[in-house]
Amino acid sequence: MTKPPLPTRLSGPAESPGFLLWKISNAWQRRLRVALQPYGLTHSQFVLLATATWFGAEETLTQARLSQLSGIDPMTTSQVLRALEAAGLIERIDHPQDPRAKAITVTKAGRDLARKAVVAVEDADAAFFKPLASDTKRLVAMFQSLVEGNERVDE
Amino acid sequence: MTKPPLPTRLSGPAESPGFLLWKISNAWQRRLRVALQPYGLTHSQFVLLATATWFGAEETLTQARLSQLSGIDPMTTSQVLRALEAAGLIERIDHPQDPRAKAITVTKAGRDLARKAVVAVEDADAAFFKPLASDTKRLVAMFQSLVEGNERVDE
DNA sequence: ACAAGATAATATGTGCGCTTACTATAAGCG
DNA sequence: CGCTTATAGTAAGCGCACATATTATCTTGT
Repeated sequence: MTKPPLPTRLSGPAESPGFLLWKISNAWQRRLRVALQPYGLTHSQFVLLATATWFGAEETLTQARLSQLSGIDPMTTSQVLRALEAAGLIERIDHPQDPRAKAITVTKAGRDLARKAVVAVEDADAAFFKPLASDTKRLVAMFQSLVEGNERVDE
Repeated sequence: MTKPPLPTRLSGPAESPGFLLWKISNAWQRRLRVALQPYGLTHSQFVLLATATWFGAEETLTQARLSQLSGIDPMTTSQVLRALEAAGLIERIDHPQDPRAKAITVTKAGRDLARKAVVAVEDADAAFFKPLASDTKRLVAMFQSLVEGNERVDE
């Protein structure tokens, strides 16, 4: 190593937390995709359906609110919710107070599917993080401080 | 809470490691995008350019090998490398031994750009993981065990 | 009451991860 | 030698994250 080809601080990508984060996130997405496949849901569809099911019990949801709750981009939220509507899992009716907005309600089929899918997702999640065993709590704490330390300006 | 709308084990998504992983990965991608913008590179372009620069000093690289080294999907690798070629950062010449393959070499412009970009990426990385301070080492160790515990069958 | 700014939803377009399918060629084996 | 299998690269297409821009409507300040 007389003259390294790149002025990097690390001896390779395997030690870069960002590179590892990217790989792990991809692996997790792959696993989730497989876990959700039997239910005909994509990850985003599941997140929005589950969020709508969970919070729909408490408040009248709009797409903007769902986007905020789920962390999914408003454009993607719009698109995915239309897919969920086409699948008969939710309904998008004109909002009674605000004609700009759509009121989102989960159908019975949507609720039933969400109940089944959430079990599969939590199983997949548990399997994915199993290598960490009891350290998972520590990881969650680290993740939470990363989320806080890297908030977007808005929201 | 007489009857929760979903049979979930957690009190909300904020405690799910998978959900947090997804959010953090998105936030990291956003930051990398901004960091690389001045260099006209996307994340995948940077990874492939840096990998090619790094390992190109040691061996004759093919697209398949680069895909393997970088962890980027072969299809995406093909596509991104053509973009890098169009930008004059790499060259894709027919492989001397194997006519199916392309031999990838980094141009001087590519090497120079990689050297500058890698600094920006490492700065962005450091800033992103700064909230963890010295715990970053611990996180890297956790990430490594997750990568090992969730390998794909192939590779 | 009215103008100015914020907000809800959507159109359009880019890039990427991934899948499936295809061509061409290499490598192994009887 | 010829057959099978594996491999390198590509085409086409889906879904999502994101950026930018548009339309319609709400909200706020004066």
